[in-house]
Parts: sequence; C-alpha cells; structure tokens
Amino acid sequence: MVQNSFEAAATQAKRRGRPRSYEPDVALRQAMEAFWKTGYAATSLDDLSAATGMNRPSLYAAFGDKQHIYVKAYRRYRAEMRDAFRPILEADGPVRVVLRKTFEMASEVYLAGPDGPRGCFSVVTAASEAIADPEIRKQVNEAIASLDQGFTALFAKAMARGELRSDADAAALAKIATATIHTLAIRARVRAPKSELRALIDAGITVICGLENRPKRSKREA
Amino acid sequence: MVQNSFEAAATQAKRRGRPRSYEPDVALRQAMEAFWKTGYAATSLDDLSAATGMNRPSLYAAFGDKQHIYVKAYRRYRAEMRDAFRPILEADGPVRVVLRKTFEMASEVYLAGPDGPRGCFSVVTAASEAIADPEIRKQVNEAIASLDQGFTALFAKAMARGELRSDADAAALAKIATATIHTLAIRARVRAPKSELRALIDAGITVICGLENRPKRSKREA
DNA sequence: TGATATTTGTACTGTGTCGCATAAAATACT
DNA sequence: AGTATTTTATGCGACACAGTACAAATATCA
Repeated sequence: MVQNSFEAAATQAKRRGRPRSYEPDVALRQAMEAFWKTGYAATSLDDLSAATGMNRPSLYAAFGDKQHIYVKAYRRYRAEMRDAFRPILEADGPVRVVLRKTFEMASEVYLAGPDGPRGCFSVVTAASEAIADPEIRKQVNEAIASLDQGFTALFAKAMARGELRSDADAAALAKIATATIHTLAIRARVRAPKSELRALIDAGITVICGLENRPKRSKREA
Repeated sequence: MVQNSFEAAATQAKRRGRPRSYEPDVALRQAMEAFWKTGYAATSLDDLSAATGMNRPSLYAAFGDKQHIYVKAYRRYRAEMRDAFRPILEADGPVRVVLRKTFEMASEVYLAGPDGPRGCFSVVTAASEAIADPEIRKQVNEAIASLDQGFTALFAKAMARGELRSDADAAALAKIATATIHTLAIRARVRAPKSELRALIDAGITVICGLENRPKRSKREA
C-alpha cells in the first residue's frame, strides 16, 4: 500500500491489473464529507459507497472496515484544516487581524457545506464518538491541543511585541480563542444566522485583545 | 396521557388495568442517560429497553417511536439543566462568584457520568443530529439562546452595579461565557484532565471580568 | 365472580447493515 | 496469444434493528 502510493505519486507507474475507477484521495474526501454531515453511526456503508462511487468491496480493500474509514477520514479532515489554518495563524501581522482571519476562516468552513452548514468534524461528530472509540478520542484531544498551541504561540508573539497587556496569560487566552472556535462550530451546525457568528467573532477578539483603544476614522481593522 | 399524569401526580388515583412496572419519570431519565452517552443513532431500542427496564412495546406506548423518545429525553435534559443552573445564575452576588459557580456546575455535570465523563447532551449529541432533524435543531437553538440570555442578564446587572467596565457589551460577553461552557463540554467528553477544565474556568472569568484588580491576601474568591 | 381495562412479555415481520466470497473485467508481463 | 495480477461488480449470509401483533398477566368495577 505504501509503495503503491509511492509509485502512483511518482510517475503514474504502470500497475499490473485492472485500473482503479476511483482516486483514493478524492474518495477519502467524499467519505469525509459523508461522515462530517451525518456522523459515524448514521452513515452506512451504502451511504459511503454512494458518496464515493466505490462499491463496498473496494471500500474495504482501500480503507478497511467502517471504523478504519472513519479514522482515516477524520485524519484527512485534520490535515486539511491544518493546511488551511496554519498559514493564517502563523502569518505575521497584528493579533487582531490574524485572529479575525482565523475566526472568519473557521466560520466559512463551518457554514460552507454542500448541503448547508455542518460545523466542525472534530467538535460535532468525532467528539460524540470519543466515548466509544479511544483512537478517535485521542485524535480529538490532539486536535484541540494543537489549536490551543497555535493560539498560544500567536499570543506569545503578540505579547512580546507589546500588542497585548503584559500581565496577560497567552495560554489562557488561547483556550478562550479555541472556545470561540468551538462555539462557532456548534452554532453553525444549528444554522445560527451569520450575524450571530459575526457578533461572536467580534466578541472573541474584543475579549482577548481588548477594546480597540484608538478610535480612528477608518472603520475596518484589516 | 395528560389527565393520567395529573391523576398520578394527585393521589396515585386507581388506574384500571395492570399496573405499570416502571415509573415514566425515571424511565425517561434512564433513556436520557443512554442517549447522552452514545448519541441518537448508536443507541438501539434494545439499549433503551435495557436502560429503562421496559420492553419495547411499553416504550412505544409510553413515549412513541425512537425519534419521539429522543426528543422527550432531550427536553427532559434541558429541563433538568434549567433547574440546576437558573438558581445559580440568577443568584445575587459578585459576577466573578456567580460566573465561577456556573462554570463549575457545568464542569461537574459534564464530568459526572456514571461511566465516565460525557460532556453536554446539547453540544455533543443533539448538535450532531441537528442537520437531520429540524425539531432537534430548534431545541438546540433554544438551549443556546437561553444560555446566552441568562449570561446577558447576569452581566447587565453587574454592569449596572459597576462590576464590569462601563464600555463592555453584556450580550457579547455572554456569548463568550456560553463559548466557555461549550468548550468545557467538548473537552470533558474527550477526558481532558480536570486541571485543564479548571484553567479554562479561570481563563473565562479573567477574560470576561478582567484580572482581579485588588491582590488581596486571601487566595480564593468565593 | 365475571366483565372490563391496561400493561407486560414473547415472538414475529420486514428491512437495513456489515463484511466477505466469488466471478467477471481490465490491465501488464512474457 | 496466453498468463498473471489487480480491481470491479454481483450478491450472499448472518445478524441487528425498528416497529407491531397477540396472548398472558394484573388490576378495577359492577
């Protein structure tokens, strides 16, 4: 499997037998979408089959049984989120701006489902499964810790530049930033109006960075 | 059904046929526990039957089909939470104290499952079902709005007493308080260590009420 | 004591679901 | 061309599940 993907990644090396009628990468993404929307238990293998265009035996051959498909789909979700958030979160710039961009990105992702808003995979679907499945629980913990750490680094940098109160606690602020992400995810899933999410983003920024201290003429911050 | 519960509530009025071997109230609570732990889809009627001690026909007679049982169990959860939180949230006292008590109550509830931590029914189980079931989505929205409003009232009172910055926005702070509840629920479900939840509570209070301005000798606030 | 009313317990039906076995299809190697 | 290899496609088998029918059980009322 490993060398296969290596060969495939290389120069589309000629594989011996009948060619696959699916691309594992896009199939996994489609499976992810299905789980994201309906959760683990409510998504049947037939649903996955329909979503991916693969039939069940192919699903098994490619990803293993349902639990394995779920774990891999969740891993894929986390990887995509990492790739989407890291550049924004690690970019240089005023905390307020970076924070706003991060929250807005989250909000967009949570609202932008193909069939309406669906929130965050980790928060609304994986967390639910965390009691029954230790592997998933571990991954959700990693996801949360990773987010906490990303925000902590951002705030530590900002404090070093004097952008935040010197008596602030970067790790504590980070937890509140993660909390804002979490509540965004939940509210998006239950179709809270966009205005509510916007208000939430403003509230999170204000509470973490303080009120805009210099009331300038320009209305936008970014 | 309505008059039955009335009679029963009255003086155990003599019912005609074979007596029930269960108490509807405790049975619903047990069903709630089951759904709370494993979610809607992963909880079978056999699970509910085992949890309540009722057999399936009795379940149907008492509460309707699975979806109805779930809705009623969720309603029950919300009612219990209301009863638990309202007196704390509406009590007179310094915001910091009220807020801390509220967060600590939430933390305790989320951690105190009979088989380990399970988070919040609304956040981790109902929100997941919110896409498929409009009735549940409506109820989750109500639950969130109710929490937002409770915190808003608390902060408005506090501002009137001069306990918070006069330029603060009670509704905005309330959303952050709700966010703190939400992240507590999620982290509890994935078995975050208690120390993490404590740190989160402190962070939420600090970020909403500001740093303790007068460093007194006593270490506790409450 | 017998009729009536209500609940329980068992068993049944039809459907959904998971996982796999097996044959057909489609490619590369020789 | 023929063989080996890999995937697809059909479909099977065992089981879980939701919901219900029906008879037995247990109470009140006359």
